[in-house]
Amino acid sequence: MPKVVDHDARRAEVLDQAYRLMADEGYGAATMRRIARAAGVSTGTLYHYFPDKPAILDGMFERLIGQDQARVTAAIPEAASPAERVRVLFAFLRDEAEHFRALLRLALEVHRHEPEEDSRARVQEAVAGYRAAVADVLDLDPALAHAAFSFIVGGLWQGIVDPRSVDLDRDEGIALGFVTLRADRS
Amino acid sequence: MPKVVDHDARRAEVLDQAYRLMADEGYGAATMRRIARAAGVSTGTLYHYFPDKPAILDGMFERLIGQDQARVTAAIPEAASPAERVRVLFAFLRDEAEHFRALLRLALEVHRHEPEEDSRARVQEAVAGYRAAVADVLDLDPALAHAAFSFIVGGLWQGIVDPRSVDLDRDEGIALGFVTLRADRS
Amino acid sequence: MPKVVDHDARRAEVLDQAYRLMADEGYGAATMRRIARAAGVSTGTLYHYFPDKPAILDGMFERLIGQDQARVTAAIPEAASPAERVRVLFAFLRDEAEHFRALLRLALEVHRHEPEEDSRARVQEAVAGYRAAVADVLDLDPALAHAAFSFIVGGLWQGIVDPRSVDLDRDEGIALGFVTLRADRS
Amino acid sequence: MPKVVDHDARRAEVLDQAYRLMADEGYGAATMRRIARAAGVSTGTLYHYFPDKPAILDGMFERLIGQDQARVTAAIPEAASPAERVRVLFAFLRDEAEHFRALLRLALEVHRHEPEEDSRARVQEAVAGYRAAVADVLDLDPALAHAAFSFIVGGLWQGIVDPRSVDLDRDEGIALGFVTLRADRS
DNA sequence: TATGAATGAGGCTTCATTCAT
DNA sequence: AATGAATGAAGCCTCATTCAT
Repeated sequence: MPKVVDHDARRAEVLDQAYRLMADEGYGAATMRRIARAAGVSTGTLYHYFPDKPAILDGMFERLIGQDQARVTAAIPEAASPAERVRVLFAFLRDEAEHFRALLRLALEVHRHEPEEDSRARVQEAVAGYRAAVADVLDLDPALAHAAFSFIVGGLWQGIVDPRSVDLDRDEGIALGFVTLRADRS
Repeated sequence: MPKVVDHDARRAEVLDQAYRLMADEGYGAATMRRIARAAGVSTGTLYHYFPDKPAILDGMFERLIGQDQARVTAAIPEAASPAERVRVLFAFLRDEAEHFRALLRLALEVHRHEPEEDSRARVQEAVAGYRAAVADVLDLDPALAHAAFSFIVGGLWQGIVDPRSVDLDRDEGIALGFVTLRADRS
Repeated sequence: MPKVVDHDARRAEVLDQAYRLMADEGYGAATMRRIARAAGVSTGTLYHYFPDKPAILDGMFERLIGQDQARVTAAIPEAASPAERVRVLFAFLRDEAEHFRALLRLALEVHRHEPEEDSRARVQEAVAGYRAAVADVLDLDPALAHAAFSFIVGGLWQGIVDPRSVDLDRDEGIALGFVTLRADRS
Repeated sequence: MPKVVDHDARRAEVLDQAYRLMADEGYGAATMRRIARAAGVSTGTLYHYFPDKPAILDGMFERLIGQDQARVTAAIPEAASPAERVRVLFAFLRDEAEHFRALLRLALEVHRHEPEEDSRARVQEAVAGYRAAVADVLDLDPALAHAAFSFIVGGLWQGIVDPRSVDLDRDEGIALGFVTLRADRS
């Protein structure tokens, strides 16, 4: 028997450290050497767990999405008024803003560095998943879900490049206004 | 002073080629050698015009913004109904979608590769400028301008990472709906 | 002692697979991992059988020679006319050309990768053995055996680097001519 | 103007050092770093002169062949008796044995490491060139040239793997015998 | 004995940047 | 001002070998 290690745990540690590096300093800064060092293994060992660097990016995304899906689902209240739903969504955004900003950036990096169609498809699915979660929380049809998701993503983006413009309370108010308007109209 | 003209023309050529490369293939793929070759100068000459690579990114951004501001202003009609204003905005977005997607990505790259506070401030100003233009076109107050700009940016972002989800007609319809609602309400 | 049988069988399997890999793709391409996988053992196990990679090359060569000596001997006819002897030799060369080309190359690899005097001596003995076999088949004295062996080896080498120049029928004719000449002269 | 260097001279120096390393220690030992160090340049500079490692091998071969062709031609006497021609050839072999042994090995390495058809074709041409030179010196028809070349190559090979078997005087005697025989027969 | 995870030096190559001309 | 040769650190990856189990 070889050295006993929890293969999955080590793999996860690598992916987590890769995420930390990429989120903090970008895809370019997350070199194989730095990922290895951060995960406490040698570069050679990295290749024991992943065939190449894209595979790490890929695995990282898969892991992130899986984790988020669980969290998002858990955060959805059983049943609630439209106003409460907006509140829940923004509470979540407030907590996870930095994480989602990192995700937003990383999704773009995948498009730069992942020629594989599979990886891009995974990102598309992930985006669709988050969008569906928003639709679910806010009880929106697909067209409005896309719009609402745009609103959120654009807010996150502005938070990166123009932080002083961010005001989640204001955004929540606007969202509430629209939801209320829709409710009134019907 | 013919030298100065020459100098500026060369500088502009470098920045244009840098934009072309970075927009098409990303900051990382736009190596100094490729930029130099594309601009028809030697690598050494590049360093006469820009102290380092981030400075090119920086200069490029500045140039782009200057050009866009003129174009955006020109595209704004003198006076129009709310519905017409939405139509004008989306016509512009349809024409320039790829350009704005590139800008969206490049703005993030500035944050990665430009440690200088000046450069980040320039991006912030640029974002504020585009936001103001949107506010101007749609006749919105600052809070709603931020929301509308988020909506646009988020749509562009989704266009990069999930192209199949894009539908500008649908988005225009939604925007029109909101504008109309606001008009009705008052 | 079933263990011993097992041990030898595994060892033989490793050497056979090593030969297959090295003959097909060269010493460099035959990595320890590939040899292990081909032989159906783990890399760790490989090191129970051989102290290092050169030792595999060495063992492989020893095994090949043992096998060949038997085959060569078997192929020698009891007694025959000079012309028949040439025919037998070339029939053998035709069948085994690829094998001997591999051997020719591998003998050089031993010189590159085996610092041990023993191994080089083994190659020398092997070469001497093949030369003696040729002498035996053709009934030549040592000096002419060396020449005849050179002729064969050189033909194999040309077959590797300049395949279009190969023509074993032509070579057989030349060999036949020399043998006949010698017979006539005496 | 850039730093003034004799581009061709530097290129030649790199190729010469590459040859020295490969001849002494084999293709595998001739790493880009070692070649660079031996040639007195940095690894980066190596890539200024050659796009990749195969290009060095390729260039090296081209250079070697060119040099040899000149030397071989120069060594051919204007007109001579068959016996004198043999003597000239063996004098040349005696002087250059080590060089030709290295060439013999390197030609095989090219086949291992050069997937490009061009490179293999160059080796074929080189072999054909040396063969033609032998034919020229000894005044042989193509079929016998191939045989004579085999004889020489095989002798060089035996000189590598079984040095104690080498005896150029003996080989010269045999060659002389054959040449004389041919002359007598006609 | 057998396994395969782990190592880390080293392979080829690229790149921003410098500097002699 | 302009050139492009030169640098060397660092990128991704492979490999023979070791070692805990």
